[in-house]
Amino acid sequence: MNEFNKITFRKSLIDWYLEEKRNLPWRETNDPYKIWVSEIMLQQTRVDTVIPYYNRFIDIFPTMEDLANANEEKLLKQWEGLGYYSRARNLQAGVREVVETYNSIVPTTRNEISSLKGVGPYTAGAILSIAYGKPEHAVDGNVMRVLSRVLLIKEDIAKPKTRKIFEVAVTEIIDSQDPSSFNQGLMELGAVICTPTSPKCLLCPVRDNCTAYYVGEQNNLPVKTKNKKTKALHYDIYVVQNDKKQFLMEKRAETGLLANMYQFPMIELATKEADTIPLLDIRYGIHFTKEIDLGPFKHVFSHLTWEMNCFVGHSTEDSLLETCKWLTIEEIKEVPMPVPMLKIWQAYIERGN
DNA sequence: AATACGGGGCA
DNA sequence: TGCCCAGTATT
Repeated sequence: MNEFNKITFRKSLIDWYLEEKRNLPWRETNDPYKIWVSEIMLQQTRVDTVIPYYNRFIDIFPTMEDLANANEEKLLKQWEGLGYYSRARNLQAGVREVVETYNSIVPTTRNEISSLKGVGPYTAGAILSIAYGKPEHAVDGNVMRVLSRVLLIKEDIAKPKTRKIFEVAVTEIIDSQDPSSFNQGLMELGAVICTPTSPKCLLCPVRDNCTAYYVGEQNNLPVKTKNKKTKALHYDIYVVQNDKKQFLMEKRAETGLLANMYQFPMIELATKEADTIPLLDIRYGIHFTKEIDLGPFKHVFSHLTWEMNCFVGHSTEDSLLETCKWLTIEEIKEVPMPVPMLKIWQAYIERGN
């Protein structure tokens, strides 16, 4: 009978981690601020995607004071393309709180650090264990996958309350001597060995402690219910130029999807056949003359899809909307835009005037 | 408990 | 296509 042994599990996991861990930029520091930045960026985002963003971010905002004093547009520009932009705003709010009320020292208790904007149960445990060496659980998707197999936990990991089961489990088995390597070892194992599909069990350092492997259930775990389909929204998008070689751009609302990011004027299609050019007049105060059809664009978000038709043309009138600006090509490079708008802008630039 | 919130990579 | 990713805030 195979029986889980936390003593040998810890040793196998940590020895493997210390030997095989990838060299990642945030593993070269103990600065709680830099660990914090990395953990926020890594939320729902792959390591390879984060690396260049992290390096650039630390280069531009090397200290909490630098980030606290940054203006939001510059901050969002650094986050451009990374997604979940409220992470950036919440990070700055949290950092400002630490600068102002914690004397620029990242708190060392779960209660205090969890009160910071954008710091949930996972991030709190990650910072406490990695930066401060505290034996705190840090349960993310990797940890739930790995432990669901190792401990044969069949609870649905899509359900919120299931995370608590894994937090209790980690609290029970965590290595109090090196909680940083233990937590990061679990995540590293999930990332490179104990993968969602085709786990590499023959290379796994904790195979002897894996109950799922012992009973041949590793490919059936974790149990996770599926989420529902995304719905599609249709838009007409307009790249509008005036006679001063400026382009009309609009700042999105300060809450909701892509908050405070910049976009070209866009009008949702209620019915597919409708011509939205007259609406440009009403909603944006411009008289648009269509010249080029840039074609269809499609962009898939996690919960919805944008299907867009994009047109280029001129307007002779100035927009009066508070949320709109006429920007030159050089100025457009400075404002934060979501990827669908970047794709449209790139297509326009590559097409040439 | 469910939903909103980006974007990219991979089978 | 659909799933997954070092999740959190809001309702």
